[in-house]
Formats: sequence, C-alpha cells, structure tokens
Amino acid sequence: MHIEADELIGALRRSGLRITKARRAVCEVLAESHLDHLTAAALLQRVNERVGGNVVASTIYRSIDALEEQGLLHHIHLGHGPGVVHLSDDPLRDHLAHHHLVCEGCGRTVDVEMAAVVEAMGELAQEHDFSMKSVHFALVGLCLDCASL
Amino acid sequence: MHIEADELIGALRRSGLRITKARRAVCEVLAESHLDHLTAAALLQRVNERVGGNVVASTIYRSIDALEEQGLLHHIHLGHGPGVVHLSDDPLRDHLAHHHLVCEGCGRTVDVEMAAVVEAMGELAQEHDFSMKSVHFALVGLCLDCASL
DNA sequence: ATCGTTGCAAAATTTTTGCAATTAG
DNA sequence: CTAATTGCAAAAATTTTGCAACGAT
Repeated sequence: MHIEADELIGALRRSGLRITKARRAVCEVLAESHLDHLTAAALLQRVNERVGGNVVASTIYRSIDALEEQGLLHHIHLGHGPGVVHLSDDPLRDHLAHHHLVCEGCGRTVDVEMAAVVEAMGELAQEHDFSMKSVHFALVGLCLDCASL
Repeated sequence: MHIEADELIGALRRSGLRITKARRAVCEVLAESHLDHLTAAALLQRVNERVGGNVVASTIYRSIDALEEQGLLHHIHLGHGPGVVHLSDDPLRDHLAHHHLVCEGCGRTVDVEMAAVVEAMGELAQEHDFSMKSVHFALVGLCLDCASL
C-alpha cells in the first residue's frame, strides 16, 4: 500500500544519489512508519536510534529534500508547529489522497477514509492543467474532547 | 459571502477585547482581501500602509491569535514558507471549504470550486464527532508552467 | 482607574546554508 | 578518483514572549 524502503533506496540510486548509512536509515524509518506523520525532529530521533548515532538535523532535511524531489515523499504543515512528512502513496496500488481531521484544540490528527472524493480531485486537477502529486486535506475544527472543554 | 470588518470588530468587542487602530486595520485588511491568502508579513505591510505606520509583527500575530480564538480566522501552512491566514467562511451564507491547487514548483496557489465535496466532508466530520470549523484542502503537484521546466 | 494592547527587543523554533572532511560508487 | 554527502556551526526565516509604556472602555 505504501512505498517500501527498497523502492525508495532504488529510486535514489537510479537518480545518481548515494546511499549512506543515514540515508538508508531515513528510508527505512519512513517505510516503517507510514502510518505516522513524522516531524523532522521525530525522524531524526528514530534515525539516530536506529544507527546508534550522531546524525544531524541538516542531514535529515537534506534527505527529505532528496526524496521530495523524486516525488517519493511530501511534507505539509497542518496547523501550528513543525511540518510533517510522509511517503507518497503508491499511485499504482492506492489512491493519492491523505485526509486528516486536525483538532485545533489538541492538534490531534485523525486519518480518515474518503476514497470517493479522490476521483473528483483528479478531474479537478486535469481541468486546471495541474499534475497532481498528492492531495492533502485538512478538516480543521475541534475533536470531541476539545469541544467539551 | 465572507465576514466583513464590522462583524469582526463587533465579535472582538463582544468578547471584551479592545479595538485599537492596529486591530481595526487588521480586520479591515482581512475583510478587503478575502480572496487572498495573506502571510503575516503581507498583512503587516498592508496594515502599515493603511495606518501609515509603525505596527510591528508581534502585534499582527497577536491579532491573528485573537481572531483565531474567536473562530473568525484560520491559518494554514501550504507547503514551504510562512503560513497564510484567511477569514472563516460564513457558515450561514456559504459553505466552509477552501480548496487550493498548490504548485510545488512556484508555490502558486489556485483556488478552485468544488462545492459538491463539501457536503461529504460535513458528514465525515459528524461521523468522527468533529465540529468542523473549516476545510483546507491542498492538491499538491505542479502547475503547467512548472511542469514544463 | 482598570486591564487589554502596543512596540521593542530578545528568545524560541524550524529550516537552510557554507565549508572542510568523509565516503559511496 | 570524483562528486555526493556528512557534521558542524552559523545564519535565515517565522513565530512567540517579557515587559514597561500606552490607550480603550
């Protein structure tokens, strides 16, 4: 359903980029946490846990950039705070859309299913001569907990 | 179709907040530029043009916060760079959604119509016990210009 | 007279960049 | 070997905060 680490690494390599220990770890962490929306800081931490090491934030950002340039990853800012990244959905096996309910109170983000809409989005993009890479869709409001405060 | 300056000012006043020259200008600029998605910096500039003056960035951010707490305004980050703000749509006269095509190349943001989807979003929110304030919806990809580079 | 608001300056946060040293291919 | 990548440190960009002075009600 999502891109796997090997595919990421392969794609980078095919573009003449080099696979270092840090880069490989970034790919692996991303592939393993495709359910999460990781901040760069969280990604950094998991990468360092994995390599037992001293990988530095700028390396993470540069890896993110590299993957993003390949269209393998997208980043988006949902509300306040740092941006989050996640792998692209695989267009061959899945649809392109990500959907979230973003709570303004606690920042909690709930992923929701809404496959029906995706088709309409594709048409929309076509009408505007837009080559769609991914859809981010944030429904901003208050979750039940925060609404009752 | 959108909230007007007087409504903004009235709502702030009703909440016991005070209407200063800076704050009034913020409300007026926002109401006048409801088509744009202003960054804090752009808002600052327009406010200063309007009051001929020395309003400072932190004042803008504090006004944004005040309006956001009232649910009159929302801010979102679409891709890189600074966040943008815009007034809430008026739920009585219009639907809640904002839609954008965000070009990864040049950052250009095109607003699109897609009213049909909004209803589905409302149902979606209800299913998740989520009180919807607004919908932000970014279709990330490349516009025609950038795709041909 | 109160208490929210402002400007200013300083800090916090997130991300980017320059550069010499390292390392993958 | 060659050129991409790294760590480090410094800078940039955006947003937040503390505080004394000011101003709205």
